[in-house]
Amino acid sequence: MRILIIEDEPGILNFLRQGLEEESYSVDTAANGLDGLEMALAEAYDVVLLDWMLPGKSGVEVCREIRRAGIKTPIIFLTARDTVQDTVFGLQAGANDYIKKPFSFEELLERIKVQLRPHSGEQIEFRLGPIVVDIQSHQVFRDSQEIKLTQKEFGLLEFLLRNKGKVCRRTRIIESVWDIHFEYNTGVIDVYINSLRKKLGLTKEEDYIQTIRGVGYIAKEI
Amino acid sequence: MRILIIEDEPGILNFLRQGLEEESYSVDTAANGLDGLEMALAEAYDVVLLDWMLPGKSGVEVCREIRRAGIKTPIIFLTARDTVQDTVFGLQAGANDYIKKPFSFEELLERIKVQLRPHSGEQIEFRLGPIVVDIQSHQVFRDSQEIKLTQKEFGLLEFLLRNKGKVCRRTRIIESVWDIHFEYNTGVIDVYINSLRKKLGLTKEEDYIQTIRGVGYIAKEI
DNA sequence: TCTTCGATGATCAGGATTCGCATAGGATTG
DNA sequence: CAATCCTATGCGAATCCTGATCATCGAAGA
Repeated sequence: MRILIIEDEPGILNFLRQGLEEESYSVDTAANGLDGLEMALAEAYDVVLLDWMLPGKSGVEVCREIRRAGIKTPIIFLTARDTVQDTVFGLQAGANDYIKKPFSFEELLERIKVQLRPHSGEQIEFRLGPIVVDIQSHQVFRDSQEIKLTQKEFGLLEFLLRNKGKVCRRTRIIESVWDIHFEYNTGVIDVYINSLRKKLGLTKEEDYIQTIRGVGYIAKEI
Repeated sequence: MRILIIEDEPGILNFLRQGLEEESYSVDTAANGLDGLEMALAEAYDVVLLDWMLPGKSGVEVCREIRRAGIKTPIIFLTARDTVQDTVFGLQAGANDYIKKPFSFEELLERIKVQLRPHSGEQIEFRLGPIVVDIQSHQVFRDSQEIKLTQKEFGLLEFLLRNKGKVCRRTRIIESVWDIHFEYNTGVIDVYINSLRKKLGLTKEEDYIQTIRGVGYIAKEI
């Protein structure tokens, strides 16, 4: 499980990082709103911990923009403020929960777990034509027949489905699925797209994964 | 600025309409979800205010369908409910903000302004008559029918639209789209303009892309 | 005002180029 | 050692550009 912490005070940041890493979460951090926003947009996190007061771009702004980008990762605000007004404001900006400082680490852990719990609203199953993808159990079915995918194949398919109906640029794919953030000049994506199409049994007539020449790929209903 | 209000209670509806018209917004209204949806799909609004509870088609459904049609107009939910669950649910359906009743008119105005703020999230959608261009996802629609463009065709169209209403000189086009910074002596632009007009289905009467003889081209509403 | 003519843009066809597909095989990981 | 991941390569097709020809516009002169 990957957690992004956006917090400017180094003390709190390190405290959180250590504690969460001990709980075997994978932690990334950002010390200001702009960096944090970029990371949240570029990577797929499971939870974002977001400080209310940040230099540059405020926490609420960051939150709002993450939501505007269509990213549904649970966001928990960390804040010293403690008024009803602010709570409402934060939640309206798209946050899922709200913890006031000082908080106990136990409480934070608990709230993170609540967000990670596959609650009703969260979509954990994607469909694409006859194909059903269960993110949580990491299984893929076609006509109730299971299809075994490798890690990377699954990651690629998941990314395409999370952006279903939108064109996924190669750079975005390589960033999100392969975690490569510099110039890439490889044909890996093609290889895996090919392998996906083969395993999923997609044909020319059933091209649920279409290629956009010069740009990338798109998963969509026909 | 045009605002669409979808709300079934006449009291609230009139209250909103009056207030917003006093602020010199142009207001259209719908009293149920189905009418509202149709209007949202037919016209280009800058903001949609959407009641959560509607007779016939619920607010969430309307929201979802507006997004499904590829329309990115900001949507603000008006609702009596006030739980975290609902907030998340509404935002997942594609809404941009969420106000709980009773709300102060001041607050609503403020939130509308936030949504109208142009630089937030960068403008990624252009319209030209019946044509909608989504820069981010690299897609072009005419009457919600997708039109497949090649890399260069898309680049040219994007450039024209970023300068919509302004004449684009050939040298500027060749610089921006083809990255050629010296003297050009080719007819590529003409070829691609031709191909664009053909693919977009533009006729003599519907010349959203006009030729300025001796200078260049211009994309504009007729 | 009309005609003519040169220049500019439109259209088309074809060859050059780029890009993605498929496959094989080597590298890596566990 | 086996599954997975990545690189390399040749092939075929989509795309891009060029150049030639046809249509159109607009200005100059009758």
